[in-house]
Amino acid sequence: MEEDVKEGTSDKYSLRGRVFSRLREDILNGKYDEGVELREIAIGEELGVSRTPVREAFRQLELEGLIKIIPNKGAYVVGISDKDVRDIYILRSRLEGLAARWAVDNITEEQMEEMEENVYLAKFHTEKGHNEQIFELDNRFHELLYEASGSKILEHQLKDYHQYVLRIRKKTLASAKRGTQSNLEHEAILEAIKNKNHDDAERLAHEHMINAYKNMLDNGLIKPE
Amino acid sequence: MEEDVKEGTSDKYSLRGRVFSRLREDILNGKYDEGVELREIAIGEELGVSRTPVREAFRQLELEGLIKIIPNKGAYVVGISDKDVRDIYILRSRLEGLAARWAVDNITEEQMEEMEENVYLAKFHTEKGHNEQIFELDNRFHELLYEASGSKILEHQLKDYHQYVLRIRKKTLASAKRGTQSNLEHEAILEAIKNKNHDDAERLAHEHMINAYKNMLDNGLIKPE
DNA sequence: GCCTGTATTATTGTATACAATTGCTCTGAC
DNA sequence: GTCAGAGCAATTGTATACAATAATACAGGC
Repeated sequence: MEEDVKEGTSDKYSLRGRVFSRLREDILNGKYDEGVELREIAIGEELGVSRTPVREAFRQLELEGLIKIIPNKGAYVVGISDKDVRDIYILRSRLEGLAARWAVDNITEEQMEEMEENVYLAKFHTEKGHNEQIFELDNRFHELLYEASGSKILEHQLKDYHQYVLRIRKKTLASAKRGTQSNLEHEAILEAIKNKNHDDAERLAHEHMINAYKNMLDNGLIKPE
Repeated sequence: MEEDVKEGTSDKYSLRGRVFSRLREDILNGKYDEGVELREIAIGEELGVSRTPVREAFRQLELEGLIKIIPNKGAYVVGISDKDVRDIYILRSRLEGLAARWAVDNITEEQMEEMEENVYLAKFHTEKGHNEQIFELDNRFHELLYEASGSKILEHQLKDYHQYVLRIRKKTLASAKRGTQSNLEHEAILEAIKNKNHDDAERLAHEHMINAYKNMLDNGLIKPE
């Protein structure tokens, strides 16, 4: 998997950036269970760095909500509950709809071209069952949508949520059926944006999230409310 | 004004927490203009601490989007543009609507009582023209709404935005007319929640944000698109 | 005059040393 | 046996020392 998905907030060439990316990935991938205490020295030794960059990475992870730091005590991994996932998908359904609506007016030529290429390529990899590529293309499609919205605030927010549910999304797309369906939905969103149809774009992006959420429910990846 | 509005992410009794809160407040209050370079040593000397807590605070501020750190170069203040404010109000209009809808089912007895007291008290202070109290009560009303939504994710998000536009909100409420109107809108939202009317609650909270936004436009606090 | 390369300086990045706090264990009184 | 308190060990909080990087100024060649 790629290492540094959220560029701009962590330079991957500094020790701190590497610690941050690594811990983030490890937490999202479930290496550390909920409630586990992360010790600065232990993490530092594992990654071959001193406490300083580890501490700085901790502060960032806390603000992302991935760990909770209790002063003078320690840093503890915060899990993502099924309720959190549900909430995020509801929020995403509304905000991605807004992003698609705004993208109609703000998408650039380059973004449109990359989005078309993305959908085209995804069709190929879905047929071949290349899960890793499907995952990456899905990631990129959504990031493109966020960037195309023309709103730094909305983009930042949606990228956050997108990363947050990374673990569960990976499982979801592994199902071939959802992969195909998801790609068709991407294509429909792209068409609506191309046709300058604000309402369709918003509605389709909204439904796309709801469908992704329902798929998780159907496959038992999360429990219903 | 209160100092540490965002509890849970910064303990105000550590040096780092104090640096974080202080810089956050200074940036939001406009002490540092957009693009200003913040030097670790200078900030440290100003607050009487070493570089270590300053650096940690910087990392957090970057993640909040208040400063931008360029590796090996420096930390630069990121301003809040009129467009950012506009975007946030659009997002808030949608998310506060959602919060109000969810609050119908999740608000506790205590929260409901505090909300009623809040609206009642605000009426008094509005008549008297007590701007500081009006501001605090408005703050609290919205935080209560977020907490009552029963979603940590949504609550966290809305509190962030709420803080982010702190500076401009203070100016807005200072106008007596808006203060009165705002309080009437709070009362209407409260009634809808009490009557278990999901649609009304969402619609009214949505409109409340749109009205606040329009008021800022009318008073020339931000430029239109 | 202008370009280029080098030396200098200022600033950030990292490691380490020291201080403060917490939690635990052991002891002893009852 | 249980509880309270002292002392110890482990961990975090902060300061400082050192390393690496980037910007600047300046000298020399053309």
